[in-house]
Amino acid sequence: MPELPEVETTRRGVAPYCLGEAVQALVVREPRLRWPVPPRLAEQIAGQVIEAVNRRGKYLLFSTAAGSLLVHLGMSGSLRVVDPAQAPGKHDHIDIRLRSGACLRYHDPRRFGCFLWLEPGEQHPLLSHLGPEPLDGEFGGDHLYRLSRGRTSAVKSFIMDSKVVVGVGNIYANEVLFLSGIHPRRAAGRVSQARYGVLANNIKRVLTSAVELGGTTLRDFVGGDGKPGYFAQQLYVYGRAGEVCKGCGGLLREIRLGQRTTVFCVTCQR
DNA sequence: CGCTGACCCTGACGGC
DNA sequence: TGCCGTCAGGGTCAGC
Repeated sequence: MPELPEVETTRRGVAPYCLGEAVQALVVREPRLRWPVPPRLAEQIAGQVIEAVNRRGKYLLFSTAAGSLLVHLGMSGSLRVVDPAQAPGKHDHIDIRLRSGACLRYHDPRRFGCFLWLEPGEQHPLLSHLGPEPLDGEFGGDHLYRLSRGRTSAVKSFIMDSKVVVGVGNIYANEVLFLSGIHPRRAAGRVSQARYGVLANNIKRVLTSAVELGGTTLRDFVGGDGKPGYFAQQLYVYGRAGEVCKGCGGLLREIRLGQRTTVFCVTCQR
């Protein structure tokens, strides 16, 4: 269920259990993820001390002296701390067992996630073409404006492209375009510099508050049901097609854009 | 290079 | 109750 806030919340939730801890064993019950779990992954990581848990876009990186574990939660993945004595349930594909006795359990019904291994210093192709982090200083309206010149695809697809900026998933793409008053189907190359400034600020604002919300709601990271934090927050358009626009009182419309459900207000977004 | 659509997989839900 | 189509918050990849 991860958009960037979930992934960041996962990182913050599991890091205290991992940092400085040695991996006792990696137990792979189901290797058929987005890409097969490398056959040697378990032996590569066994015995290694996790020195850092970082996030790049929606990827998590567990760094050790021997290399890094690269994890993506896909569409339906989650990673949480469990008691290793607890029997794995359906779709509990992988356990990262730590010497401390803690266990990180990876659950992913749709198996769109991945567990991969990076040698020290190796730049993985999955990471090498990623755009800036939306919450970093280098990301802003100017970046979006520059990259978008001449582009004819919809601005919504543009901001969801991880080569442009990472971490803007479907829910937040809908939300930030509404907040910015931009029609999702407008050609990316035909959005002004000023409006990209507004859009970039909204991306930062919404993702920041969602990370804080996620951190609050997922405080019971150990064991809890992990209800996504942003469900608690007010959504302006996502999941509200046919309902009343909070800006003008008109009805929100739904279209499909790049196979993704898109909700917007024809009056407030141009 | 940029854009579009197919595809990866399981589960939930609505209509009949 | 069951069957069928559609949809779901991720991303890659081939083909034009």
